[in-house]
Amino acid sequence: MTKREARRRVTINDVARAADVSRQTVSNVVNAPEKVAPTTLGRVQREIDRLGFRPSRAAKTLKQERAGAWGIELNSETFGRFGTILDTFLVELTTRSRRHDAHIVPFTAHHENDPVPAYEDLVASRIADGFVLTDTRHGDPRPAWLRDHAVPYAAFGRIWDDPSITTWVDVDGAAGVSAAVRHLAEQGYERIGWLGWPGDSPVGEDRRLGWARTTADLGLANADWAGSSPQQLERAAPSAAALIDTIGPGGALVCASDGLALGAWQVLLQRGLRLGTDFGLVGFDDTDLAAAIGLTTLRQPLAAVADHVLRMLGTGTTTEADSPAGILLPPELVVRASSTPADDRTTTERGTT
Amino acid sequence: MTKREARRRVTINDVARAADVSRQTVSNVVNAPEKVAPTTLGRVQREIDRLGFRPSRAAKTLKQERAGAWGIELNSETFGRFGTILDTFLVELTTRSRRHDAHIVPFTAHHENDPVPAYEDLVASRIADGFVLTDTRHGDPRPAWLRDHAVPYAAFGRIWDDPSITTWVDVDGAAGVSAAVRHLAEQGYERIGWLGWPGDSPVGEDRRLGWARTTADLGLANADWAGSSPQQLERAAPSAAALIDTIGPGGALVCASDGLALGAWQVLLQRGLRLGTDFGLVGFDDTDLAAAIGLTTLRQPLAAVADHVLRMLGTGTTTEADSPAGILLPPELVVRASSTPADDRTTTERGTT
DNA sequence: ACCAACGATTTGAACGTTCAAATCGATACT
DNA sequence: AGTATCGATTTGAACGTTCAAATCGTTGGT
Repeated sequence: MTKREARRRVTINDVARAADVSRQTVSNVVNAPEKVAPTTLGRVQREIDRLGFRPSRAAKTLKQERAGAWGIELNSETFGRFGTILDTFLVELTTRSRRHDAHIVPFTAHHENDPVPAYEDLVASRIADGFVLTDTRHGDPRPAWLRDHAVPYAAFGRIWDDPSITTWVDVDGAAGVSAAVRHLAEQGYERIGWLGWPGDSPVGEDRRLGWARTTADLGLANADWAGSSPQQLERAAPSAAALIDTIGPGGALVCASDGLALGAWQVLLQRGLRLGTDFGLVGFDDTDLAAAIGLTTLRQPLAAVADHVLRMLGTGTTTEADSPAGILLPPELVVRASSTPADDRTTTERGTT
Repeated sequence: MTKREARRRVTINDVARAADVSRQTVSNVVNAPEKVAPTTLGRVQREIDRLGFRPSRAAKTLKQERAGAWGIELNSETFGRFGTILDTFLVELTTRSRRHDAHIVPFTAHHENDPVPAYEDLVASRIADGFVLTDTRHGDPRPAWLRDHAVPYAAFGRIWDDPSITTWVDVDGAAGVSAAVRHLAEQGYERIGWLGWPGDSPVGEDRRLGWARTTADLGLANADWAGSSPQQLERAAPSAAALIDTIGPGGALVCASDGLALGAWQVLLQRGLRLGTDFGLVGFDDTDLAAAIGLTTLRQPLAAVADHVLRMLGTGTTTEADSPAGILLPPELVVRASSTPADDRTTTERGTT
């Protein structure tokens, strides 16, 4: 380990001097190697490696007037909480940002009820070039503000208010739930119910429609098998109990989230019904909880979402509409014991689309 | 909303010209207001507000040779997973970093088995000035590398290998479990068991010691009441079942994590034992799951941890040992129904230290 | 009346890179 | 032979800030 006290950082000029070329040539070797003659390229590259030169991001940012970073707002309501997948999304985004020669800058809102100043701050001080939006919702002030200030962004989640905005990627909840219903029907469950969230959350409604349509297609629809409950377990259990009793053994329940499925799971345990064997259960999001209790669930393709988001940001597809709408990706059905009747039960996980 | 197409960013010179002072005075107004005469201060400040001037972080970074950012490695093994609190920690860290005029830069390892190059990368390109370490473990190569390269860092988690390093903050698991045991004893539970992780995880051992010591102090110790199990529920349930059957109704179980407690909870449901009333249960980490099932648990003081970590980084207390050891903070016991016998059961949460 | 000391402000230079334009030499075209 | 073209490389300038040193005007001491 070479230790030199307070050694100066290696700059582009050091390399230029060592390789006997100009700074610009070194810059080209790093950023546009095709412009450099092969002989020179090799020599300069060798010096870069030998000296351990790495361009200063700050200098590059200053000159180019681009930070090479995307901001993402962390909301303590939805981040780091059970049943949300934003944590995993952030990891995927972070991992993939490197290939785009960019960094991810997390931040939180300055004020409880107004997210915009935090966005403004990052743009004004040129710390982020644009943003990854999550938790898009009706009445969201952010897309309008970003558009008005010509700040690039891409959203994980549909921009519900403005169909003209196409820079979003989302997961097709309806398609996922539909796949779950078909899977349950194939496994022989006869009555397939739905446990969703109350209110008119667009995400919840999207997923519920997948259930409603597919059960109708299969000739299974029954309004009595649909219920809703808040995420809190003490309230989910009673709703789930009512549904489970109505549907009865041999039936199954698809839930809008793994958290709701946990409520149903509790009821099955209390009723002495064996998971999968006596009653089918499917959740949504593939949280660790699902793996823990052997719950069949729908896994969101977060890596793919992150890829698309970064591509949209990288190509600056903000104002231009290159596709007629955003991108909708299907989730993956992860089959576990909770949707496998005893006869052909298997302990190994398998995934299908 | 003033819209000017492709408007130039407002720089320090624009303000200087508008306020009829030099750039340096504007700089002083922003960074060292006490050096500026009150009259001038007001005038310049007014122009700053009027023009909407915000210093460019890149220019500042370039000149000062400090990025004003701390890196944090996101490890998909431990981040975004059930039972870990790193997600919440990141939110706290991000929120608090603003007061320190710094940003948090998340990143992931470049190679599966060697985290160092990713750290090297951020330092070499001057994107981060130092790091927040998490998941510190035996044989961790990072502290040594950082020390050798004089890179500042502070850890959330003890540096187990090297007692001479004091730039860490950790949560006192033993003290937390001890508080839980005392609480259970006060509530009248007579036999108090322990469900931990297998192997010699230092974190798990720390927590187990809290149980062992405190039960001994209270004259309750019994080796038969301690068991261990991996986090996976299908394996946790049998271990928990054996313990619960040994301890019997009227007893209680403290678990090394909320995940393990979930395994015990499942067993209680299957046995028809009422949570809290017939059998006490305490988890660790206060995940959303704990709130969902009414589980008493130990909440880590993540905001305080984040504060200390940032302070250590900010004051550059890396090499210097200003305190004889790192900082150990006690977790907070969050009492819920699972440790409250029926007679005085209350539905509202309360927290005690 | 001189000069030291001080507070407030300004000036010069530098941080490390990339853009745009200029230069240089060799090759190809008329 | 003259010149346009092209590829490879170099040069000048700029991005926006802060550090260190210089300047200016006042005040106070002798």
